[in-house]
Amino acid sequence: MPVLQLIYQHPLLTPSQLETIFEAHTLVDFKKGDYLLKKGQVSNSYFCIGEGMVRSYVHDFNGNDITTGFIEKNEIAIDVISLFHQVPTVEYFQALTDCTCYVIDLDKFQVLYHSIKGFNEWGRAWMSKSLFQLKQRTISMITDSASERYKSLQEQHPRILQQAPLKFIASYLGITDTSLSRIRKELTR
Amino acid sequence: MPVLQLIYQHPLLTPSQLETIFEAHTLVDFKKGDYLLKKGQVSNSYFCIGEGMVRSYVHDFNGNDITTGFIEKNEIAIDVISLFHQVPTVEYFQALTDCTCYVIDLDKFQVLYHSIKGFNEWGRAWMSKSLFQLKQRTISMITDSASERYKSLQEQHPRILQQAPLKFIASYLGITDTSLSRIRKELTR
DNA sequence: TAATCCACTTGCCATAAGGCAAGAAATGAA
DNA sequence: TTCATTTCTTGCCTTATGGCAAGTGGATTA
Repeated sequence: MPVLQLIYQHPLLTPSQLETIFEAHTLVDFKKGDYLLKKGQVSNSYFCIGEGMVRSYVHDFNGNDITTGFIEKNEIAIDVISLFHQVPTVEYFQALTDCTCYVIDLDKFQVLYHSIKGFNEWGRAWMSKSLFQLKQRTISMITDSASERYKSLQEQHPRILQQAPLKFIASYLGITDTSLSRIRKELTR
Repeated sequence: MPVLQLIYQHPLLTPSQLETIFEAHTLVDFKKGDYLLKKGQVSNSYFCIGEGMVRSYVHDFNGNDITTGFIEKNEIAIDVISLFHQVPTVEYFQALTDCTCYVIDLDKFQVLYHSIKGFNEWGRAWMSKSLFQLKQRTISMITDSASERYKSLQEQHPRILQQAPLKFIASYLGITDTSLSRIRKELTR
């Protein structure tokens, strides 16, 4: 499982512990459009994306989609609140392309989390990194223009621009698809 | 320490464990304007705010302050990345008022974190809650107008409006102080 | 092949928010 | 008290982005 090798990198994890962690995963396929998790459900699984891309989104009060994130290959797709607090989620997690996922059920995850110190540390590192990235995004929403945010996305996550339709990218950047279309036109001159 | 009673609420924590945790804190006072942590430093302490308010901020490329958060009484003030990964922070944490803080050094924190399962769980719950709140803020930046964001802050964190000058609140909301002044005028009619 | 559907573009105009600068009000210091 | 500094407000104009609606082009399906 080369994908899992990439995901679980932490100095405290020994090869035999990694083996135990790898074996806890089961393989699940999703077709484009399938939902890994839907609003109202209580999350019971932890997903690593092995192949493909997932989009997370919420509905705002007008019924519009707001894309909250794109989860790429070799990344983790979970709603931490729903999974760890066992409450209904407000987000949708939908396969943007056909996906292959490595999945661990919550019960099994908790056992690993409490029995393998390095896995616990890895989890804390993952969550703090997520927090940091989200903070960067929030700051970018304040300091950067829509055009600059688009360019950053283009540099840092080119695959998203290739795989996601414009309207999803636009709502992720906090603008309308109309505006993004104009920004793109402007940039290609 | 009534403040700590409020902060450390988790079903797995026994009274004697709580006692151990409480005793790990030392009391540190900060005067208005003092820094708990400055850009470039590696964080070595974990802070609970007992009295007062702290503001965290970054400088953007133009040298402008961007307020990233307000930390109130009974809340935790840390830079998770700098503290847990031992890297220099990019944020400033400054006392907005005179503050009384309960502090734990990183070494001692790590010992507690790994020896008390409930404390570990509490930490995960705290971090996932932070992640959720930050996501809510990001969504609000996309879906709500500046005026709506101001009203939400007013309802949910009235103390911030009382204690922080307008320019800090404005940059937290993602607008200029000029605009916030006009919004406030509009709302008081 | 025609009929849809979806993704994207474009034009026209509306609106929210910014930039700058002047001034008023409040706060703090000497 | 007086002076200085910071905080907040306001006017005038600019700019970024939105809203709506029409139109294009590609893909899918009947």
